[in-house]
Amino acid sequence: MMQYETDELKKAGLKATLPRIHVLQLLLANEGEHMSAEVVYRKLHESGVDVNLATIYRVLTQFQEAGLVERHQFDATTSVFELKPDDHHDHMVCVQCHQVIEYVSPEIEALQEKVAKDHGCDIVDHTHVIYVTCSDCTAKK
Amino acid sequence: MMQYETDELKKAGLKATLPRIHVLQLLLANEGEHMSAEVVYRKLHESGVDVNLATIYRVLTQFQEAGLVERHQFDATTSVFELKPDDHHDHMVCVQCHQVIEYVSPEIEALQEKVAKDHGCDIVDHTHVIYVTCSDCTAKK
DNA sequence: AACGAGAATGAAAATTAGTCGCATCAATAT
DNA sequence: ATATTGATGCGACTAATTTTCATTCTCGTT
Repeated sequence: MMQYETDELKKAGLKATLPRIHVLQLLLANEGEHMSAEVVYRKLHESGVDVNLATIYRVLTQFQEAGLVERHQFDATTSVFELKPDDHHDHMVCVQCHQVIEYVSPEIEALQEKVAKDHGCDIVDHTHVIYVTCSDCTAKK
Repeated sequence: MMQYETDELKKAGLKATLPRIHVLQLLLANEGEHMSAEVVYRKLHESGVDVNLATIYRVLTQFQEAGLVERHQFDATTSVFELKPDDHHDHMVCVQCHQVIEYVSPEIEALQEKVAKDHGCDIVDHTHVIYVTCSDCTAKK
């Protein structure tokens, strides 16, 4: 019952160790969420799995390097991780409730490409975060 | 000869203290650059001005709150600051030489607005950083 | 021009997020 | 089954930034 995780890890070129399996399981169980290392640590402990925090940091970084997860920085202090989605998307973050809304905009992507090309640059990566007041929070006011 | 800085500070609602004048002077002298608190600290010391690093952090934060400067985070570890430009722009950062290239794209801004509106969100702020290999670095290869 | 209240600074300690060294341990190839 | 190699746990450590608190300024008022 951890065969899927084991296979995924091996496919990604990583040894199927218990900590890695647990972290991957947690990420799968919370697909679509954006979790910090601390949160992963807490959630695992809540479900009785004792993995060292340093290991969580290492594992998440390895997952990122292996292309299993993406790392984002919505605020200055903390990185959050999400399982790598099939389709690329960017994020809106509500400054009030911290809800994360994913959006896709091929038009923006294309314009980005154009901007880079116009400057003779090759895009390696990008971060595009729109900080908003979401509809829920606007309603509450 | 620090009248301009003094006036700017007062206009921004800040007392014209020596540390603030010095930091503002440095930013003005290096307009267009993106400097970390450490770099501001080093540059001031190089020119014989001894301001405490904690003060630099405080001053830069106040400047940001007062709308005098913008704070950016191009990498996970450090914030950089630039004098608030009259025209909004976003940034490309070369992953090799760390050069920062500013760009303006009203089209992207407009699409952003549309994305937010489509989700019922009001934009508060945004960060859009394109990580690239710049033309210089491509040439060097 | 001196005064005093309140704000700003310097110095050092604290905090926060993340990393590292190293002894031990476990996953896989043989 | 075992050796090899890489992974984990633990605690110490780092880097960036913030805070605390005693001292020193700035600026409106006398």
